Amino acid sequence: MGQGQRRAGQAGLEPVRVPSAADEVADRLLTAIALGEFSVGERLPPERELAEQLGVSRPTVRIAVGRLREIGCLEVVRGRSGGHYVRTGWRAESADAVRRTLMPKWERVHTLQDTRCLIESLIARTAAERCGADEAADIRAALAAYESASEPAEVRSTSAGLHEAIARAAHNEPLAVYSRQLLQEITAGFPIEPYSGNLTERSLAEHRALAEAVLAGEAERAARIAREHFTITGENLRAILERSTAEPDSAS
Amino acid sequence: MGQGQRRAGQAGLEPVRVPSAADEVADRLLTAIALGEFSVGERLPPERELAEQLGVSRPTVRIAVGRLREIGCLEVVRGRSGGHYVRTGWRAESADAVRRTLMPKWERVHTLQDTRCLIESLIARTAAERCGADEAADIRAALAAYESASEPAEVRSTSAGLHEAIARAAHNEPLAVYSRQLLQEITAGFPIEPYSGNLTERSLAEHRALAEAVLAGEAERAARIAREHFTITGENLRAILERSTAEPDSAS
DNA sequence: GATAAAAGGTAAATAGACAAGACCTTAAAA
DNA sequence: TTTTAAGGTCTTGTCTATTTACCTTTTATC
Repeated sequence: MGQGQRRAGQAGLEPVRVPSAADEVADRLLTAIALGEFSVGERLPPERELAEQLGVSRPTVRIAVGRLREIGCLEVVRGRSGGHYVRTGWRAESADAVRRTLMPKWERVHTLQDTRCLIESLIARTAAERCGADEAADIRAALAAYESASEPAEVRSTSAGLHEAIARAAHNEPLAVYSRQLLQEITAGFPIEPYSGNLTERSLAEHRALAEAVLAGEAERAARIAREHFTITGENLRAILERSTAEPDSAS
Repeated sequence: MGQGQRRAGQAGLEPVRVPSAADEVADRLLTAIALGEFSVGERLPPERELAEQLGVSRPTVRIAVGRLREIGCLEVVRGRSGGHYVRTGWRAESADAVRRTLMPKWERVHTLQDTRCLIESLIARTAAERCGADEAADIRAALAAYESASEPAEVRSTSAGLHEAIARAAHNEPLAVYSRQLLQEITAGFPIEPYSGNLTERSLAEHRALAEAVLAGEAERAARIAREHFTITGENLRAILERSTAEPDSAS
């Protein structure tokens, strides 16, 4: 290939894609679940509340939750004190859905993992350079919460909390938003545990090292640690997905 | 502030915003103009062609170009060999539109400038680390094109081309996409020349230094140069916008 | 046990956005 | 003068989302 290379028509004008309201709502919910704002077994707000909070109508919310239910990450209970619950173990039952959902995106997931490494590294570096007293307190608190977490769901939630605290310390909201988007698109909101087995303690050490580097203002070190950490996280996630798509029935 | 701080309702669920097809088309066109794919004085493809290329209907295209015309960045000519032309000097005449369009986004433009510095720095660093032979050839060609450019529009276009070549060398498409989005949202597609007056030669030197650092594989240096370069570009853009919004009538 | 309340489930009517297509107007090229 | 290529306007149909109402299920609670 030589130079320039403007493909896609005469002037980079590819077809537009307009997301529907239901798409947007489904993405939001998946992101919230991925970030641990709704833990496993927890109940989502009632449809009517969700509709009001999200500024959409209830049928739209229903389309979105219906989609999540098809994927298998929500369970519905009727009657008083019913609602939509985040399912606990769902991988085995919905391997088909996973394959249908993720297979077309396989290449993209790879690329996005790389992007996430780069972005999180940048966030860590910038946070180390800009972290103030308030943010430092936030990071320490988030680290303490993470280290005292025991259940898998809690680990996931507090881990996300720590990364968000670091992102806040970078003092740049769009970067934090982009980071969240990447997490959501990579995991597609599936409540897969990136930290399983013997990786747990390694993750713990890395989280602490990352937080300390940021707090100490050591930008280079923070960037390097973040890069390694998210590389490993990404490879682990890929392995899990590979397993779940390769052997749908023999899995756990 | 203490810790955690999840605002916006009980669980980070803010109202969704669904962009319309016309919004999307207007953004695309603004981006294309901002990137110099349509130079000043050039004619856009006919509405019917745009509609086909973008996969939308003609009325939708008309809403989009109508908006750009209101802003003042397009001029319409009727009859045979008519069409929509990118306007050359428009700032003075449309200061009102600029103010209406940009004032609400003032804070956000600030933030996005910062984001752009960080992202472009990351792109330069990564490009320096990953640049292969093909990409190096692309960068050299783009640099040569930039250095031989004379007209302002050509400078702008080739500058964008150089930055895109560097982004390609980073081997991460989402980052390049994000970079383009930032450029588009910051400038809102206005054909403002970021490189005006005595900044031109400085920009030229910086572009060359950046390209050389990337080609030499010096990641740190490339990152530093990119950061400074985009900081200056951003400040210059801000100054121009401030002028154009502060003194709508006395401006040139 | 009866009842009220709180949740999901369903459905019809309305509004708005978009697409498709026909047709008119303008002005330059032939 | 005629043709032609462009923008300008209008109508109609379709799809999506909102609104609103009502039904069904279950569980607290009296």
